[in-house]
Amino acid sequence: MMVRKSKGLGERHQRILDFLLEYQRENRYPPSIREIGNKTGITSTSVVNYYLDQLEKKGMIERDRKISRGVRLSGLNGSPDTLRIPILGPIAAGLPLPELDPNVSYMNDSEANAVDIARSLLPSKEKGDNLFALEVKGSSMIDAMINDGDIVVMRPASDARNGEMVAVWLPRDNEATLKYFFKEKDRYRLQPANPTMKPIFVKKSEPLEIKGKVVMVIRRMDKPLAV
Amino acid sequence: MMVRKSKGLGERHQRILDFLLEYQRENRYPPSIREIGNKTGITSTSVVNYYLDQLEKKGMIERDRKISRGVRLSGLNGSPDTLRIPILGPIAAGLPLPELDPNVSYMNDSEANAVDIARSLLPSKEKGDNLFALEVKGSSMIDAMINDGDIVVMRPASDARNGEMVAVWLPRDNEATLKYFFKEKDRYRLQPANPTMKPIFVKKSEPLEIKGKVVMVIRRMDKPLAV
DNA sequence: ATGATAACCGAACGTCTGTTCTGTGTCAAG
DNA sequence: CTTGACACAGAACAGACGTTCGGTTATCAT
Repeated sequence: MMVRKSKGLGERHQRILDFLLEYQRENRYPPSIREIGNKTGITSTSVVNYYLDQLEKKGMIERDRKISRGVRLSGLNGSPDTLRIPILGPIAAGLPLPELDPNVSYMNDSEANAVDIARSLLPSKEKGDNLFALEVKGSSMIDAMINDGDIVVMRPASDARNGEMVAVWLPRDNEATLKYFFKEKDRYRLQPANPTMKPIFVKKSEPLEIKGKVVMVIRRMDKPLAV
Repeated sequence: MMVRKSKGLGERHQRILDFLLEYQRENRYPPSIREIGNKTGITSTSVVNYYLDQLEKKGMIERDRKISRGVRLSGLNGSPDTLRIPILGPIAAGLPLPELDPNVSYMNDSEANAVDIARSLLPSKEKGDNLFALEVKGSSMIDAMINDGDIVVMRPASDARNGEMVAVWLPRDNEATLKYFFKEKDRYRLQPANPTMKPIFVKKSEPLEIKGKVVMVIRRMDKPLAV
């Protein structure tokens, strides 16, 4: 069913691992020892236990003793942790950025529009709480190499360090934009991601509202380009 | 712990749902009825059962009767299906594209470099099997609005329909590139995603190898820009 | 008052489930 | 041949677990 180089794992070890994955996928809870035995052709529960102990020693699975169905594939073999990140609204040059209420957790709000992101997909240092997403409307962000329809995952922030990409609202131009942020002597430099394009400068005396730091950009190639 | 608009759900319904999610995340298997009771302040197993029945009727959870820990959050509330997509190698203008062997399933190959993608994140029509990913090296793909470090998820293909973004190998220029593909009368037009840039034309008599269709592009804003 | 209904509790029952123990056959080392 | 490690089977046990049932309380329309 599936090619795998056996690393000191016997036929029955493999069968058990495969079954664990398959069963968990189908039922969303782990199988009992007897169920493992039935499906892998092992007639005795003690032998299943015997193999599970070995797999645990090899670090392939984790077990919670005394707990029914307390078996799980360990680490990378298990299904990875996912995050539901709400899409709070559109982002476009002319539109003000959606307000976010930091007191409310939007997680589990299945009514809202949202994207699921595997935690492993986030930048390594990102904890993952409080993230939100915006959907880019129009092509005003092409200088950030971000296109119409892209989804921008962000972390709320009102300040930024040099070199971070931020979503800013420029009251001066009445415009929202995504730029790399640099603090210079008496001005801010907002640098487009596209190196062929010129930065915007904002005096420190002028207003500039940082709304969040960009964590990820996701582009789905849904429909073909119509040109 | 978490603000939510109760939709005909009482305090205890909520507590149970929250606990289900939390417990499943921590243990990767569902709690028993008694565990639910303990953590939600319900002293009788029958009352937990009572609430679980209601939640099932409302479609919030699914139950497998008679099976220990046979409770799971249903649909969107559960942890979404994820796909492990192998990163087969780099993609850069000068480099040939990595060869892919369609006979081997790379899934579950935890040794290989890979990204986890929630199935819901894929374009809707995408089945999700056979996908692979490439990591963009260098800035030669900026005309496709794809930057150094971006991850391109692709489906193997040797042909494409008009308007689809493809990875092509141009033997003429000894170059790999990502472009929107258009078949015209006697030539192929390879259109950059950036509308300000000009297309490449390839005569139909000239060789052109389509390696795959681009399904997604993922950009992690890992480290700040150093300029 | 009355009855219906929903929310809740405690106990008991039977089965599911992990564990443990005894025993068997195999195979290679001594 | 003996020994010991290993893979395996079956049975039995204790506790975990889902289910069911009798009973209590509070609310509310009749």
